[in-house]
Amino acid sequence: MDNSTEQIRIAVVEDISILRKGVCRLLSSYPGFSIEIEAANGRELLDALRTGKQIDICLLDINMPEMDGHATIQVLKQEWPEIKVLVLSIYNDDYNIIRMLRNGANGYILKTCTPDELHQALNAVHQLGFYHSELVNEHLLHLLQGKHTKTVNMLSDKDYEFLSYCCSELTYKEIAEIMKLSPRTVEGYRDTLCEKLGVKSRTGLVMYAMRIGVVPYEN
Amino acid sequence: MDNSTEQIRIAVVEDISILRKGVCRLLSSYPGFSIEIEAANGRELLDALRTGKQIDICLLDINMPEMDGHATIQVLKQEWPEIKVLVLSIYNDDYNIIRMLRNGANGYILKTCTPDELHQALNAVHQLGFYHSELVNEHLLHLLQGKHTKTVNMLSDKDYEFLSYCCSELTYKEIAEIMKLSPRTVEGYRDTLCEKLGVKSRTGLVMYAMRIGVVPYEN
DNA sequence: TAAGACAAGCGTTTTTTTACTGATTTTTTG
DNA sequence: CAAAAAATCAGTAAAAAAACGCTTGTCTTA
Repeated sequence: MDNSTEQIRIAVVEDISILRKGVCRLLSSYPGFSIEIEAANGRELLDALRTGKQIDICLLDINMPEMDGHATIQVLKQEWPEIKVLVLSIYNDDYNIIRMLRNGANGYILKTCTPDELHQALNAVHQLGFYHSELVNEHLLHLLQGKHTKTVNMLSDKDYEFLSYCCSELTYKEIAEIMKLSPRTVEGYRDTLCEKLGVKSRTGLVMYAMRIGVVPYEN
Repeated sequence: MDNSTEQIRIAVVEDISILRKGVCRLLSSYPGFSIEIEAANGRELLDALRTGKQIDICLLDINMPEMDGHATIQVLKQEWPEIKVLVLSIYNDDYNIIRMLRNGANGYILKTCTPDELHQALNAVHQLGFYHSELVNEHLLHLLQGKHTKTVNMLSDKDYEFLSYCCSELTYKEIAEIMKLSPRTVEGYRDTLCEKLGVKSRTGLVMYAMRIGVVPYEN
């Protein structure tokens, strides 16, 4: 085994090019890492992998145009299960973190972390196969508690579908038509969602949804 | 004059440390730039300037904890009017762009720009005193058109105050009490705001407000 | 198997929001 | 100063949202 095979081969998937370039430069400055793929979204990553490029770890953003992180990790874990995924996102909520872990993410860190933490996380993912920060533990605790206390239950697919419709100027009646349900039923969704999320009104639902990125907040 | 004084001295003010470090490394790789100050918010920048650090250009983010970009540029242009300010933000809307230009920003670019664009913008700001991209022109056009057509008017301070209260679970009656106005009056604000912003409901107002950063979307 | 927990679906009633029309006062501007 | 524009407040009616409760079917589990 020569030196080049000992390098940790990285793909950086991030739409904000200035941040992507910055991360690449940062990682290049640490010995032992080589940037093999730079992609602005999931599609570009998959294209590169299909041309035969090989990587050990994929550093993956969530909010991206065209193909976001959630869609990307599913294809990635299906077709290239040996590739480790470290999620790097600004989202700090149960939904995104647990959904990513369920889809096989090997670690999850926030963009507010320091360069050193990113470095450590990448090393941990490569050597141990995972990186579990305090952050992740906290949200996993919510999930486990939720099973018994029902206060912080995981939201269902229908919950998210409904939540995304809430982020529009549709009335509940119109949402019901789209979802092929009675207006009363979607209002029931609203009630249980409000209880789960600890909010009291549609305004609260919209703010929650935008914070976790159910709808993009970039124009 | 020796070489060191010909260097363009930069302050990078950005809360996401990984992006801040990335930008610093990026700029360091271009000849002629030297990073004099690295700050996570406006307060840290002002502290550094007060210790006597000197800079030519401040690269300024808007959304930051403690002291944001809008508050920072006002102090900056008051106490150090010779320092040029180039805003680097993800916000792409009339409100943030025009407010920054009114407060004396010498340029405004988006975080989605390429490293080359950032480089060009910094050079333009240093040599010409300003950087006017297509982006800025477009929003300035809105402002000028607004004077005659009233469709895209600048929002008033009260509009923004009201908009921030909309991003809560207060009813209009409760908002009226806080603002010491009649409920009818705040409902009038809502009506004119909805018309100005091209939305039809409080949900639309909330989404607009969150997109332009009237309320922070980080947790 | 019966009891309990729970979720989906739906109905009624009350409160809030929105739409429409218009009056009065204050501010701006030519 | 006079006209125009903007800000404030009001009444009414209709639509939407929110609060409360009820049935039904599924699932566990004692």
